[in-house]
Amino acid sequence: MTDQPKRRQRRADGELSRRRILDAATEIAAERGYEGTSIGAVSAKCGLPASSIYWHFKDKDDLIAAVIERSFANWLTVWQLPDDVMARDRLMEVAMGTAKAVLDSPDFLRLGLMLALERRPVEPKARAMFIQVREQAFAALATSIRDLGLDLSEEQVRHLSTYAIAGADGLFIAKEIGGDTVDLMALFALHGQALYDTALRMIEENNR
Amino acid sequence: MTDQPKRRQRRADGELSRRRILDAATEIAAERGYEGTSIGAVSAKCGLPASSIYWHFKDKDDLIAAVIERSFANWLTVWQLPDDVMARDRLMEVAMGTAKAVLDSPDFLRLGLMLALERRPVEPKARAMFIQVREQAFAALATSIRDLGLDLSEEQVRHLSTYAIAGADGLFIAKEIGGDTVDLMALFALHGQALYDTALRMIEENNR
Amino acid sequence: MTDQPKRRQRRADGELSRRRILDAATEIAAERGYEGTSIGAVSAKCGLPASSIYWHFKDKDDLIAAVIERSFANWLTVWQLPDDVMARDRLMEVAMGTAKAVLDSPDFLRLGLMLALERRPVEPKARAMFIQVREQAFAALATSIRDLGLDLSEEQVRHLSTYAIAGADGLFIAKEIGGDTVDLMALFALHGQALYDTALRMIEENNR
Amino acid sequence: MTDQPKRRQRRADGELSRRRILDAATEIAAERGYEGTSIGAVSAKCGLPASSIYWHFKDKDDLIAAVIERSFANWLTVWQLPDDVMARDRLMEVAMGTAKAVLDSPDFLRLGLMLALERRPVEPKARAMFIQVREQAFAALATSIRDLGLDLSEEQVRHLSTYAIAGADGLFIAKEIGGDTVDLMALFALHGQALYDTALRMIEENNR
DNA sequence: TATGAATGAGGTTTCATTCAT
DNA sequence: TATGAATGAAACCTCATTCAT
Repeated sequence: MTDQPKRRQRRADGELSRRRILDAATEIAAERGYEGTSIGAVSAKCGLPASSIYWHFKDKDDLIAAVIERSFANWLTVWQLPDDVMARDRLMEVAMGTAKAVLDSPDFLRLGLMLALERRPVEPKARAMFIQVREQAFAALATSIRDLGLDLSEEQVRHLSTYAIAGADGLFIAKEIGGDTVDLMALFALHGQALYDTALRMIEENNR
Repeated sequence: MTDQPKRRQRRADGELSRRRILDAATEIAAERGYEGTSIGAVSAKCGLPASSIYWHFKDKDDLIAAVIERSFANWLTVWQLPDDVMARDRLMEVAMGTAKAVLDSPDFLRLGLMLALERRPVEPKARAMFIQVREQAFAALATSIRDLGLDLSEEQVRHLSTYAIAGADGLFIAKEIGGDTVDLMALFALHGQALYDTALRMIEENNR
Repeated sequence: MTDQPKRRQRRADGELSRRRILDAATEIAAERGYEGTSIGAVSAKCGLPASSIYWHFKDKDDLIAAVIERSFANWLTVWQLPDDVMARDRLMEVAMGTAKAVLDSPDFLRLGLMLALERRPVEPKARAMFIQVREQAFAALATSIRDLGLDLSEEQVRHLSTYAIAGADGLFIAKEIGGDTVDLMALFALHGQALYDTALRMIEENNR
Repeated sequence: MTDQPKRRQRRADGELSRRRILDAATEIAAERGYEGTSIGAVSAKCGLPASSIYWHFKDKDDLIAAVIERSFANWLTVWQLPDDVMARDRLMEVAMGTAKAVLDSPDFLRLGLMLALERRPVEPKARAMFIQVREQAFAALATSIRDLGLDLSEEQVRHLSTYAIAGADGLFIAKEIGGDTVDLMALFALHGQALYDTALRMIEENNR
């Protein structure tokens, strides 16, 4: 709301409290999902009374949407798409960059995917928020693929992007389940190759 | 649906009640996840009082673990690995068979993945159950890949299996989020190709 | 009900089941009191289903009354009043016999006193049962005191008996709380002496 | 009843609510014991919703421990040990003072003894609290006895104190069971005498 | 002589949220 | 810029008991 103007530090710092709440909520939500995150637990973890949480956030849904939002922003600073290498290397770089981002700050993806999988009659704002930021990522990726200059149709770009993201999601999950037995870097490298092979195959098809 | 010799029946039929409870719980859990599945809601949906649910299941965890177990068994009847075609066709058949299974009875995967993503300090029995049946599926897939006769190392088999499953998970999620805008069959076909390309690449590497 | 006729042993022995239930109920009730003793817990401890408990006992109240009854009977076999020693020794023997009984099978007293202390609007049958058997013990003790031939008035006999029992109850509680730090035998000896002194004082007063 | 300076007041008065809850809980717990005291019943009696009780007390155990604590504090204001009379009179005064305290506010003792008699695998906080305050009373009594100047060994002081308290507990129970048929004052007088006789006997023994 | 299955009432506790200050 | 106190609804689960077999 107040895009951090310089005044701050006057009396019990509101900005700080907000951050403390978000930190606590992020941690708990990544552990237990949407329903599992109770205001009481957040209050206990951040040390502020429950009513103070309601001073900073309209309701639980609003809080968790904010968690997703901030979480994604953090994630983006890690996930950097390359912008000037050649086709094959580029897809590989995208893959490895994603691997790094997934390893570095997985909270965003974990919570987001949990939300995405639910099918509640009334969709929480938090889920909508995840879907929305995910679309941003999708668009960025599609652009990056289009820029490879490989002469793919729009549908092919869409397929490739979807498959790229699906692989990333799936490998993230594999890592979540398998823990240290899963070599995420190797698997993402494999995924990068597979994307390149797939792109080539698409072009071949186009030329046939 | 319910014939099953005639033994039992007459007087309150426990087997039937158990099934009714599981049906209701499956539906709700797939919609709202572990925490979102309240005994009250299950009771309302299946028509039996909450206390009766506790006659059949020790507690909520036990109930949801049973949901996973039965759900997986059903899913397995749809997911059939082929057993006598050639390498390339075979990987494609695995992929398409999985696509079909994912489209046909997605409850198992949806609930299972939600559980897998959570990181509760004490793991619910239901999550452990999912991890366990998933390992069964992994083993079956690895065997199937080994049987391709492609001369892959054990590590390569493991990588390929993991990647195969990751792709399936990811595409499932893509379908969950994208709905009708996602052509699951086409994407799984693409996944099948990618697996085949990857396998070839692995062999090439071995021979180099 | 069936004062153990010789037939028995026909099919799943009812007498045995009844005993198993009473054993379990005694143990639990001595641990947790009347309310704390749930049919479910008794069922779990004795291995018989809850409905079987209701075949043997009308309801929970009936079960616990039976526990008290049997418990008291057992206790009586340990608590033996002497019947042919001289005054001073006799009171001492009563005291020491009571000490032994209290140490040997304290379940009866523990559960009974718990019940006695409660003041429920509707008195459980079990409490009435305890009060009743306690009166039997009181009467026996009064008779024993009367037989000392000390020329005490009826009121004095009643006072002395009440005080004797009160001391026993109190020392039992002291032992319950203090455990091994309490030398019950020494304290009961002291109690025996005190009773004798008190009796002497009463006679003195009568003669003044 | 509630003046207590005027700080606080205005807006919902937490102190008052807490008191109302404790009053209700004390009454019910003294009637029905630990398990018999349901939060629902307390809520009904004090007029606050059950959830409000949980604002003031962590859980039921915490509530009942608080009941014991406050109950004992009240009891202490009635139970006053004398401090400047001669040996014989003094023991008598202690006894009669205790009789009065027992008659005046028996809730503390009733609930406490019920708790003391239970043997739950995990001891409720409330029971620990009773044991603890009881030790305070024991210490005060022992000091008082030591101050008689009777030259008793420490072990004798301990025995005498234990016996004094045991008698009080036992007579309290006799009164609970016997009601108006029991003349508590007379019996406590008798107990005072018995204590004095016992003390004399101990000294005699020391000198022999 | 039992017992599998069921059940309504009620148990303790947590929930998200509000509101006066 | 907070927060102590409250609250109705709902969470999970256990209760004593019944009944058909």
